[in-house]
Amino acid sequence: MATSCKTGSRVAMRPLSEEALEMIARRFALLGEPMRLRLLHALFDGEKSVTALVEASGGTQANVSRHLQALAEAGMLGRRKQGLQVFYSIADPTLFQLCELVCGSLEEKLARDAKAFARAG
Amino acid sequence: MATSCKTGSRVAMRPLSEEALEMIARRFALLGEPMRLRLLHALFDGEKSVTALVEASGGTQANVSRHLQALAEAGMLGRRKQGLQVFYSIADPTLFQLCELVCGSLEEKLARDAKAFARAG
DNA sequence: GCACTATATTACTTTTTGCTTATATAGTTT
DNA sequence: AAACTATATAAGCAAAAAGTAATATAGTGC
Repeated sequence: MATSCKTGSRVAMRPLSEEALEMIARRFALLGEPMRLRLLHALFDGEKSVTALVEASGGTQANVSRHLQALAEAGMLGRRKQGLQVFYSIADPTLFQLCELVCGSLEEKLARDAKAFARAG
Repeated sequence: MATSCKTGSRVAMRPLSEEALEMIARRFALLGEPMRLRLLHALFDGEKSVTALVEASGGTQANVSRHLQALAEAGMLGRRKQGLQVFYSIADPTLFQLCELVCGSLEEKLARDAKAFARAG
């Protein structure tokens, strides 16, 4: 486990090359689409076949397949072929932490907004 | 601090409404653009005026302003107006952790890829 | 080899989104 | 109030990305 949870930021200081920046952005962008997030969420409780993911997400086969491919290419998902079926699974454990983090900060923001609304109204 | 770094996922289990999903996606999407990431990175060492950020990022004034607004609206940045100038600053401390996480897992992936390349070559 | 199933790929359309140019607002100074 | 500065906003264009429909590939069983 190389990635720590400490806030002592290496990233904050580093000058970050343009290339690095684009790679990081690409990673975040992959998580920035509801459909892909839905697929990841469906995979959070274990590996699933494409068909299963199509059902779980409500998307079309072609679309789901493409999204899965993108996520796998980025190293976020693992791919296991068994007979006719292909099973995808979470390959990057930091995905859990990432989702936790944004969910947490989102909830905080919503709570703040609600409080502000109460004060204002 | 409500957000923990533990992997014991609340998110993984939760059924996540469509609304929640879109909010989370929006959050990730905001981080998924090189320019916005550049702005955030420039803010990692403290608050800066719009003009300073324009210089630091190399973008146009209008564009930078719009991005800053988007980030502030999402609660990621704080806004302080002082005379003619407006100072933006990181308002959401989880941003540091988020960047650490993706940088870390990105580095790991790159290392893996490099190793695989070495084996293959 | 043929029919069948699961997944991938291609070509195309539609939406989004980022960027630019020009203009507006707000605050300062004289 | 007029001139000036810093930031915000608006309109339009261009590029990227998501979705769809149709087709291709690959593995299975007869």
